Amino acid sequence: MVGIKRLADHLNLSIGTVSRALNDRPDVNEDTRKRVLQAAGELNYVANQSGRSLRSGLTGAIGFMVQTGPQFNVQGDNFFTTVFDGVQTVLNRHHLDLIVLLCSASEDPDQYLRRMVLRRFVDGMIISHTLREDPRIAFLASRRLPFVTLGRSQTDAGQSWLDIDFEAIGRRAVERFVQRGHRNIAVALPLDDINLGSVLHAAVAATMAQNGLTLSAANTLRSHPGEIGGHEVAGQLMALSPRPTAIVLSDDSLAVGLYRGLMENGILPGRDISIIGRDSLPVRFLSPTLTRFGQSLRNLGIDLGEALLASMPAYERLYPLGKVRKVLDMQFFEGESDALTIAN
Amino acid sequence: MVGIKRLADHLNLSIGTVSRALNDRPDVNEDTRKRVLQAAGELNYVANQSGRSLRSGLTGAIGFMVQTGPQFNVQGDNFFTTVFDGVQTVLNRHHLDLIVLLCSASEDPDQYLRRMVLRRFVDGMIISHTLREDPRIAFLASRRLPFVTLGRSQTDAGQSWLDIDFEAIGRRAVERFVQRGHRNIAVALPLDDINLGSVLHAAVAATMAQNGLTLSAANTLRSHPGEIGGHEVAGQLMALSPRPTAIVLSDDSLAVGLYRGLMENGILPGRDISIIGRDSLPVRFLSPTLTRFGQSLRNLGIDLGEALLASMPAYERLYPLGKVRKVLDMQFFEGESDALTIAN
DNA sequence: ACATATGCCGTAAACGTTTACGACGATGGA
DNA sequence: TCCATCGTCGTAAACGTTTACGGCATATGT
Repeated sequence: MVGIKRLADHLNLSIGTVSRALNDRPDVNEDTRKRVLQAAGELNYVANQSGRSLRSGLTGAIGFMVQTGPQFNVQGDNFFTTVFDGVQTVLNRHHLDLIVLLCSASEDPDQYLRRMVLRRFVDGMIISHTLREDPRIAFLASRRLPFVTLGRSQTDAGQSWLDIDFEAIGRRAVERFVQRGHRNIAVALPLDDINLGSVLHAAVAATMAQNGLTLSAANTLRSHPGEIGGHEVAGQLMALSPRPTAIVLSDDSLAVGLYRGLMENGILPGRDISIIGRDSLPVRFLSPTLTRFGQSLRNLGIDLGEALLASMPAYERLYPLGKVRKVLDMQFFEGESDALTIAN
Repeated sequence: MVGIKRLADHLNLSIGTVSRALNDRPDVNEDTRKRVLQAAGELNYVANQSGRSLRSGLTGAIGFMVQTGPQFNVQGDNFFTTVFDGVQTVLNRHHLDLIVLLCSASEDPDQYLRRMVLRRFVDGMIISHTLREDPRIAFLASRRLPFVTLGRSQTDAGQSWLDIDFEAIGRRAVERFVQRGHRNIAVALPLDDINLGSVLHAAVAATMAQNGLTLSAANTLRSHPGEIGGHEVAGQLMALSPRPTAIVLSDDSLAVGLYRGLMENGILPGRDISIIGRDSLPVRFLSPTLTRFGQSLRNLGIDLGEALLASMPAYERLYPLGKVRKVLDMQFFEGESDALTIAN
């Protein structure tokens, strides 16, 4: 194993000089720096992270916490992998690496985060699946670990957040439904207390109210995520009487199961019911095509990365963004699933 | 920040004793051990990982390398998240944590792996997307880092591997097709040199040969993964004349796009063409339902975790499995997509 | 010529653990 | 009583870095 000592011996230099050369410190001759870098390359020297972390207190890694397990394979991989990719392009500019921290469904997310943070695995964190009241936020703030949340929260510790514009989704979807004559509108929400659920719910209810309609409790559907959840939603819709003529989905991953469930009952999306979803990429080719709102997930990742760097002392000069609190611009993709028009 | 020193002062003990107490070493009084554990709990002491790693050479983390980026959001998240969950349940038994290492599409996987390993982030690795000739295998072996691959490879360094039984999938799918009268059979494979592609290809070709058929180059389709890839496959199928009457897919994520592409051309799966896929969970509710092979992804994760532990010196006694080389049992799920029967 | 500044480098301490080793008192056997 | 053993604990070195500090030339200013 080649450490800095071996490298220094090989160069007839002290380890101090070698370290300075490798870390782009000022007081080292430009020629020796070149020599050092070349030798490091030849000998395949890579600084031991433990030694470096111990001394500097930094690990060079940023954690992105997500939850695994059956009830969480939410948005499909594609959602997260694309976001990750965006985060990484930002972090790589500064020799930081993104590592994904998986909290299994059987473990308490708060405990898990605690462990990871106290262990000093990462210099900063991005957390997702943000709850309306989320203890993780207070904890991270108390530890003064730089962090950003994907999804806002009512727990406010002055953190930066990025969020999908569920307010706009709810409002615009309902406006579109109303314009086409719908009066019996439903919304499909997640089961747990994730913040996006309440935002979407509030937006749908408010926009309906502005149009003289009320969102009933019966039309506020809750389900697991994913295909199975979509199938549940179909069942709930069929049980309603009168059946809603339009529904907005908190997530596209519901669509496949919803389609199937409806079709099993002879209900064709776009003909017998209008559906508007939210893009998470995997259902672009459904038939009939899904009308949906979407956003650039890669840009979301980039924004997350930059917001995080902005909150890290070492980088805040480079990213003078201050506190980032931003909802992403939504794009609208018109498909066939909301073609149904209600005559008055 | 409370370190072992503060903890020791608080207990009027030396740091040596405290460390031994925390690590279940023999020579420490049982009463003092209790005192130490309790105080550690009260003061929220968690050992600094850098210090511990520096001394012991171990990090307590296992890496699972996956590739991100548009061309890799392969099997849908659900594939990996479920596997991860299985791995984690095994690792957690021994206070090991799984961290996911994301190689972005813009970075060379070999370089990335190199960096992560030399940095000493992890005590062991699981790598996926195994190529037919994979330099990562030789590298990991040369560094003597315990590792397991998901997917076998022709590069053999004596490593353990787990794999999905693509041989069985190819064979059984073709046998089923042949039994139903199909003679013009196609296969959809990934673009790159991933090992599963060649295994599936070989199995399909061999089984066809056994039945007096030949798999032509034209019927060996290659596409990107995911929905978009499925749409590509549909286009390729439509361009063939005579059009194949049956196709086996290397991955289910192709199905949605394939369905759409075929339907756009008036071809209905199950009526005009037979399709057999491979389960990666996200398309259970497609319509018509997809006939497919599947396996327990969670068990796959558990097997991976145990195989890895078996190759780590510290755990090989507990998991005396030796070299694991195992293909998983496949289950068959009959759907509607392969209902087409060809009269002779 | 002298003092001061500058460029470059080596020295050594420090980061928080783990662990080999030795010290100490108590216990037991002779 | 003396020696050996055992149980328990403290001491200190080591892991591989980074960095404050000081040292030594050489360059610069008077």
